[in-house]
Amino acid sequence: MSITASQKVFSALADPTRQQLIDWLAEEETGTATEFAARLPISRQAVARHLSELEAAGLVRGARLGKELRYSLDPGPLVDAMQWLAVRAAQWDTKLDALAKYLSADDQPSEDSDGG
Amino acid sequence: MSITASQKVFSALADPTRQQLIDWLAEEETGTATEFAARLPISRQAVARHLSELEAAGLVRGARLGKELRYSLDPGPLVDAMQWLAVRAAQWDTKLDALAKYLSADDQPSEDSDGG
DNA sequence: TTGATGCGCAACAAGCAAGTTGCGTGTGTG
DNA sequence: CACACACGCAACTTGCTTGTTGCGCATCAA
Repeated sequence: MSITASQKVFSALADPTRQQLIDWLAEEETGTATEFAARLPISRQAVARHLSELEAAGLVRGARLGKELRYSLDPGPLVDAMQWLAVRAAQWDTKLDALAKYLSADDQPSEDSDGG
Repeated sequence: MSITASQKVFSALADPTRQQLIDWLAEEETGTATEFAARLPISRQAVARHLSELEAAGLVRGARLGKELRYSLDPGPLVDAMQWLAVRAAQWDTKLDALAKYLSADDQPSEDSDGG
């Protein structure tokens, strides 16, 4: 089928652990598999695999610093995914105007806004 | 873990068949499982299950018309997902400005922009 | 060199997701 | 009623995903 490359991004974003990693990387700039594993209920290897998958989706990049492999976020694919969503939602253009304003605003809320 | 409700949306968007369904629904307003199955290489039941999952994620809604169950797109969760992405990407604010302009523009391209 | 730390690879088990087929039910038509 | 069409439920198979553990290699410090 292979409709878009954004499928890989959505797939990477579909996992709660990977969402948490993205969150942490968005807040703290960098991190390693060992560091994140210390705050998660899963093993270092599991975290490392998640980070590899995020890297395969282009969402993060790993850089060697000595014996460490520090990951940092790459916002590019996030924006690509937003555009994918924007194209589909544009045909209804319901709250799109609100989001456009949100993105144009200078002070954005630091927490996401879905009510649960 | 349960970080956000957007996880359900991303999970729904992670499947190529469901992406295709979203595409068709974005272009053609409504459709049924039987109609979509005719253009897909999978069975009607498989399509029906995909539509159910999209409905569970809030992305589509089904309405009974006689013996048909016609689905239509609900852009709300799409916008929610975009905001989830926006919050994370905002800390880099790389191409965010470009996207904000894109969303503010009156004539949007009718096709998505990932190179494939 | 020795020891400690961090990463990588591989094998394995368990759960979920996507697809299939079969059959039953409801709805519209003649 | 008889027939056709669309949907719904259930059982089953298959493959990927997530997690585990064990072991080996690379790097930094003493």
